[in-house]
Amino acid sequence: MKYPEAKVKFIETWGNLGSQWGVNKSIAQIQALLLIAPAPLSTDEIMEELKISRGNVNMSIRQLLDWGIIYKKAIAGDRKEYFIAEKNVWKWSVKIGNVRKQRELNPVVDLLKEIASEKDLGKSPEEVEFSKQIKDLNAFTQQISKLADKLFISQQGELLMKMLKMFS
Amino acid sequence: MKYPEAKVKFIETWGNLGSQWGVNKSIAQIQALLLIAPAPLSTDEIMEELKISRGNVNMSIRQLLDWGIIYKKAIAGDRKEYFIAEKNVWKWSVKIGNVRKQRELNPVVDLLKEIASEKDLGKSPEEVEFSKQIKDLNAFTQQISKLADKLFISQQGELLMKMLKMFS
DNA sequence: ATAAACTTTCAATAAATATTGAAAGTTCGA
DNA sequence: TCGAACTTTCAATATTTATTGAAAGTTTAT
Repeated sequence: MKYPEAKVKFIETWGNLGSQWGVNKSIAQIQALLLIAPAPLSTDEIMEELKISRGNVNMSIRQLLDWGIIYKKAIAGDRKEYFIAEKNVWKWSVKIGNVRKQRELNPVVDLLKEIASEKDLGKSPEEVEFSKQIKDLNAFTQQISKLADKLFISQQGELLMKMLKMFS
Repeated sequence: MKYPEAKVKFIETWGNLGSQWGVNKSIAQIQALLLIAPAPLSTDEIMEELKISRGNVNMSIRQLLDWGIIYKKAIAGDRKEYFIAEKNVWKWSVKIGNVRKQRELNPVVDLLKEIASEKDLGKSPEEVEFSKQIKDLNAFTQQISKLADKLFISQQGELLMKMLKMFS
């Protein structure tokens, strides 16, 4: 597979992966494009390369900036804004992980915690089973949540490395 | 929070979580409903409870059966099909994890592997950077993939437990 | 063999989500 | 202060994804 084909396939595949995991395709593709770019890219260059509109690029870029996985990069003598990707895989993964955990997992964790601590639940079969399942889920999500936080704190994936060695 | 409210909130929240992670809301809600049900439910009961159509329930149920996270359960003297959820949190998590890893992550892992092993890449800045990033990503995804497989093989989350203890 | 009970299918429709593009807003050099 | 260069906004539109519901298919008891 030659470079132009490989590049297109990579960007496409990355976009698809995003879609399947709830990340807008344009956003995922822009990250992919910036990841493999050897130099900062402007909005116009991104529009041109991915064949998407200015509005789309602008909004997607803002999202990626919010997540902290791309940066603005000024180029001397040019009024345009340029962008570069965070290239350290571990760093941007952790950032995405953190954002998604906070926005999407935490509400579930919070609800489970609240229900699990509820004393008001009665003794009907429905309520007994409900209570039991919520408690299980609560225990489970707490564990996952704790482990995720620890993983996210460790830098460069050292914790992941340790785990892999430990359990190989 | 009383049972009826807690139940509705749980099902809603679970549906939302699904949506955000690429799982159809109806599918997620049916799993939630079956998880907390003390007895098997029929298609009609699910339709009634979640206010969704027969077609939707049928297709969603099939998906959940495919994933292996719910089961059919015959009830003596009744021609209807009834369904129960796999109630062991770890078991169904692993099953979902496996299915999604295979269907969604593996294609990416495969593409990265293929590109990373490509000898055809030239020496232009574009191709050098591309090559470098793909290699990084490839190494990273391989590690994640291996760890996931190990996690998925261990039963009842014993590996997760060990990890938590080890790094707390 | 029939018909009632039940399940599956899938074209049509609805709902959710993403994208566009042009107008409004901003910045900055002359 | 003007206007060109650039960025942002957002209503309109397009696309994707989910849902419906009625017809077709299947199973089972008699």
